[in-house]
Amino acid sequence: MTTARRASNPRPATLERRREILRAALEIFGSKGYNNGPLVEIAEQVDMTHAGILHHFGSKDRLLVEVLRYRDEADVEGIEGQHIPDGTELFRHLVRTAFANEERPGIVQAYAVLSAESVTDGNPGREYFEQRYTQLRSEVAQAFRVMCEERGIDAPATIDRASASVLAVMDGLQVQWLLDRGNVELAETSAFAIEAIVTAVLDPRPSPLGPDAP
Amino acid sequence: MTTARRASNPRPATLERRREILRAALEIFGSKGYNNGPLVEIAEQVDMTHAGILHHFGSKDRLLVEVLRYRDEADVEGIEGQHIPDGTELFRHLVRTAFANEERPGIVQAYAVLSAESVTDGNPGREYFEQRYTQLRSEVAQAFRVMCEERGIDAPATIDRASASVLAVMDGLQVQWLLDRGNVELAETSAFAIEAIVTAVLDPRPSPLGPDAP
DNA sequence: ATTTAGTTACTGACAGCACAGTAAGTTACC
DNA sequence: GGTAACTTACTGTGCTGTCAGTAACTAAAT
Repeated sequence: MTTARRASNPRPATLERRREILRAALEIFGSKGYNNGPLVEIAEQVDMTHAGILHHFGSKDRLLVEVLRYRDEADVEGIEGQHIPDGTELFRHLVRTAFANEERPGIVQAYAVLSAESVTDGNPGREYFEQRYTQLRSEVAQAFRVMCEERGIDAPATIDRASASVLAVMDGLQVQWLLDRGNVELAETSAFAIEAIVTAVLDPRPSPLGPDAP
Repeated sequence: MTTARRASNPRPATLERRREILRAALEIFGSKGYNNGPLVEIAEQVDMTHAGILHHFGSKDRLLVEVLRYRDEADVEGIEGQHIPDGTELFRHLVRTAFANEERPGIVQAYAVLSAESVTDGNPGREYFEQRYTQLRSEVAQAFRVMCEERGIDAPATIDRASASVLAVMDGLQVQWLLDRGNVELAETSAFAIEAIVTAVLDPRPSPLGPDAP
């Protein structure tokens, strides 16, 4: 089949070269979207022809998937000691991430654009994002459970909803922030919302909107 | 110049025809994205050639802008009596919208995809979404102020952040829901998060995450 | 009421580019 | 000398936009 470069021995410099390509691809896909981001532009950013890129990654689809995976790895390496923070620490970590993100709009945009694009027909990134959100939700849920335990309260049924909500605010704020950086404070707003949601889980109060309203 | 059809008299049936096109365009753009959604597909859905569509809208860019505007109008007409709900009623309205959205994934997807796509370079929908969010944020902020007044409390500084947060959760949840409908409850989760945020505004409590953490 | 003139709503054909992918050849490593 | 890392050159397709033409409608003139 077309499966070239399987086991074989890539040259030492090659790995770094591929990483360059992945970085460039993330930048282009981030700023122009996947469908609208041509291989040629990625190529010229690493001083290559687009055929060279296809040599390394086989197809544009596969390139996207690898870009996504690569970012994940890079992020994980960023976390000291590799350990997933637990309980309170995870939420603090999320807030810190929001602060850090204000310094890297490129990456923020890449995730915002690519995650939304992934829900479209036949998008090669869909599976990645599906799994990513599932994983993240469960990590957040776990943090909630730990916090409940620490406080000696039973884990409420709202945990799953809260977990999805926490991720949702962060993502949604990113879009608003990208559209209007002058008027949206990404980090502070994320912190506010996360605190609101965590509070609602740990210490629920009656709805200010009256009885449930479907 | 190319500015034909200026003042003159469009045929009576034409308006309805254009609306058909706008509906079809929303569907295609929604399911495949703007860049990835070809005119031909929109055309065949209304039994026309793509040239016919360009006759009506001039360019694909302009079609997108009109699609967005059209949805807005359609939504506004949907609200009984045209009045913008105030105070508590606005939040109840948002929750109801979330419930309603569960029955129309197409529209939800269109907004999710197009709003994120709009932050990319040169996207013709950008201005629309910029204005839309600005407007929505100010409506939500106004509702907060009304609620504060009703309760005889001073409007806190958190209102702007809360407003952005409310919209952000709703949007972010939509993406997660579109990716994994089996595991994300769009409406209930929106309700939960909105209540959490409203509560945090009206009746703030110390952060469960400890002192502010930048 | 019918012609006339003009406009609108298209179709069909095509220009023309942009893009992903392929195949064959070239260089340089190991 | 074999294979990895390319380039050049090319193919084929997909897509937006243009253009000329046509049929149907509308308005005014006769």
